[in-house]
Amino acid sequence: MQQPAPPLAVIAAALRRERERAGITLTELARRAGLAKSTLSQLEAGTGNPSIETLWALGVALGVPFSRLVEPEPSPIRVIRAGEGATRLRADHADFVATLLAAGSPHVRRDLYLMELEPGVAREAEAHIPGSTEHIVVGAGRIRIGPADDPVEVGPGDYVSFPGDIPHRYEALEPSWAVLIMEHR
Amino acid sequence: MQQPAPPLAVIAAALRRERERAGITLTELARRAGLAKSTLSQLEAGTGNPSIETLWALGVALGVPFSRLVEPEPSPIRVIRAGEGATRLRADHADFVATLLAAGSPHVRRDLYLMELEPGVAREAEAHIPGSTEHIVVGAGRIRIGPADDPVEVGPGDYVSFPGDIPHRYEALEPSWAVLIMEHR
DNA sequence: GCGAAGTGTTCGTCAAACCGAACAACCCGA
DNA sequence: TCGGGTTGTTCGGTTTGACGAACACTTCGC
Repeated sequence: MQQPAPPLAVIAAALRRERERAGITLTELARRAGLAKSTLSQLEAGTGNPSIETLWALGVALGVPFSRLVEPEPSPIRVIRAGEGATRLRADHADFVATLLAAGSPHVRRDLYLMELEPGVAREAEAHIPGSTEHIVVGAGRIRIGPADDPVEVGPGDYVSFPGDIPHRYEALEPSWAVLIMEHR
Repeated sequence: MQQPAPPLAVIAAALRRERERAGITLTELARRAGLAKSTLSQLEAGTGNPSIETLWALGVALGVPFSRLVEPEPSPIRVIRAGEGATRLRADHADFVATLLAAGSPHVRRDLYLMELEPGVAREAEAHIPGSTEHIVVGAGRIRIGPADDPVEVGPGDYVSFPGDIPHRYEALEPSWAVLIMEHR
């Protein structure tokens, strides 16, 4: 459930897509990347299973980050009005609502939440996914936030980030909302 | 200047790191991924140049997104008070200030800005890096925003996202601020 | 109309990634 | 102490990805 798409087809598509975006020919790209054009031809055809070095060379030659070549297509445009939002997380033991604004696509490990908190009991978050990072920008209110043993107090416009893989807490001191960027890795 | 690190060493490190994080043995990982443990051993040793399918299988077996295996390490904790912030972008032709909160590391293509706008002339942004996406959550005020030919008007708590590689504009209708997530690819 | 220069494709050959088994090093229980 | 069961390593053999040349095919220019 992590990487749904068969890689070969995706790479083939990405490769052709990027090359055409760059506006260069298969022959030229092969030359720049130091590959045989036959190799490249087969890759774009979906035949063949490139080595890392090969794909890397193509990424460099195309001037795009590597990951770009192993991921699907981008997205359109979207508006979510305050209070709308489909996916909502509600923590049972705290006055806490989080609205998912933009989920990370398969390999874009960055989820965007709108988080609303009411003063009351603090939200205790045990350490979750190792290596994740939380970014928070406060929209309104005041929130005491951060690692469980050493929280900071922030207000509108303030920004905090901290590792998500250690125990931490949110505690609203007054009705508040914030933007939460959950960055997995 | 796109992918600075030699891939083989990075992959070797990432592989071992992820495996240890998962708390499984080399043998077990090889079994789950359907690979020979000799192969895996060589990969973790930095010897050898895995094929995409091989690396993919490892990503699946480890339960981590593919990109995770071709990228370096993460980060610590940080607080930026409203008004602070080192790197500031000022657009000459608009009342517009953007503060960089969190820059994307080499392969984390996602920059986090705090954007402050004063009503006045609109900020016209020509299409920039192809494939980039902009996410905006309004903190306060009202902003007319989006593709140049079809903008939307948003207020506190509202979320908008749109492709950054088409011409677009920001226009504050009153003093406003917003969180801007610039997502390159 | 015909050669020249470009496109991307399909062939044999070779190097190398992958495999399976045999290997040394370690831990733990009898 | 001596096994059996781990760990991860190193060794030949086979599969296969990458190469380079020859291949059709289109688009020029003389």
